Amino acid sequence: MSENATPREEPRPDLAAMVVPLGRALMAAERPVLDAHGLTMWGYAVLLHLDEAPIRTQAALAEAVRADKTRIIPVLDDLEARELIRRVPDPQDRRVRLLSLTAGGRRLRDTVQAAVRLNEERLLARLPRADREGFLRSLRALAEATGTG
Amino acid sequence: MSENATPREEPRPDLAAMVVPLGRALMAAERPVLDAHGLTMWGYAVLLHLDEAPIRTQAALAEAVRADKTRIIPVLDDLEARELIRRVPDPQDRRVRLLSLTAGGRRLRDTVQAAVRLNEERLLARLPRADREGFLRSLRALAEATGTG
DNA sequence: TATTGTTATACTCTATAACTATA
DNA sequence: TATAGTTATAGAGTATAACAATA
Repeated sequence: MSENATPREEPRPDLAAMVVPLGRALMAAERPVLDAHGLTMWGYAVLLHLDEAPIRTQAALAEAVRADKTRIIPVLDDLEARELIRRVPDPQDRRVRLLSLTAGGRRLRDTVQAAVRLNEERLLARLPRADREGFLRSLRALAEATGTG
Repeated sequence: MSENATPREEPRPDLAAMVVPLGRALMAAERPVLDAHGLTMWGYAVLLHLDEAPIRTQAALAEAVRADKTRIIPVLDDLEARELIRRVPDPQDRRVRLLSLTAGGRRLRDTVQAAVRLNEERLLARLPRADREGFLRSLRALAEATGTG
């Protein structure tokens, strides 16, 4: 109540104020890896996503990677030109493009992802062993809760 | 080695792929609160930061909130016009501007932060109690490790 | 001459709207 | 006419470079 009343308790910083810069740092850490393989973040996201499940339309892919449908077109153009993905008109409905990974695309994805993982593990290793799993579990839970998973 | 070799073990998603969207979701959740008080994210960041320690130059403040020095000028213009901050030339060196919170600024910051915290706590409540503390501890540790704290 | 803050400019990223081709 | 994909355009947001004031 007087001079030595705790000034403001210094509680935790806002969640967003911790998570957003951390995300930026993680992306920055990935950049050299991606650059080394001529991939943009969007290109990498596409490779990752095409692997998880074959996707039938570009619009669906765009939604899956949370991009505008117009935004991924140059990305797909590049990946296709480098023969990392295939983009062929569906014979059933020639408006839609069937998207799939080539063997080279899968190989590149695996290489890049392994390098990314290595970086991340190095970072996670700095966490107390006891916290690590709970941290990842929490991350997944929050992604779920916010509909970003 | 054959047909029933595990297809790909479905390991965890890349860290960045979880953290970045989560950050976006957290920011989106804050937006209505900020809007209700006519604050941009940068404005809020400035209010938060001026509170923590009085800052002597705009460049230092910009660096503290991880913004370009030219980027916060319109922000400061607005906050000053609304008498949420003071921006006076330092008599010792009239090139620099001394930045401080007004009483109104502090009041607004507290109000907004309380609302933000409430949202966040609601979200964190969805985590297993045991994980919650470790999650926050990990977040701080990673912020430290990546130099984003 | 160097530094703080400011303004003007250019650049990047993203979304909106208009267009083509299929159906 | 409606839809998938594409292209062209315009709008944010951001950084770079030039400028004014002060030291």
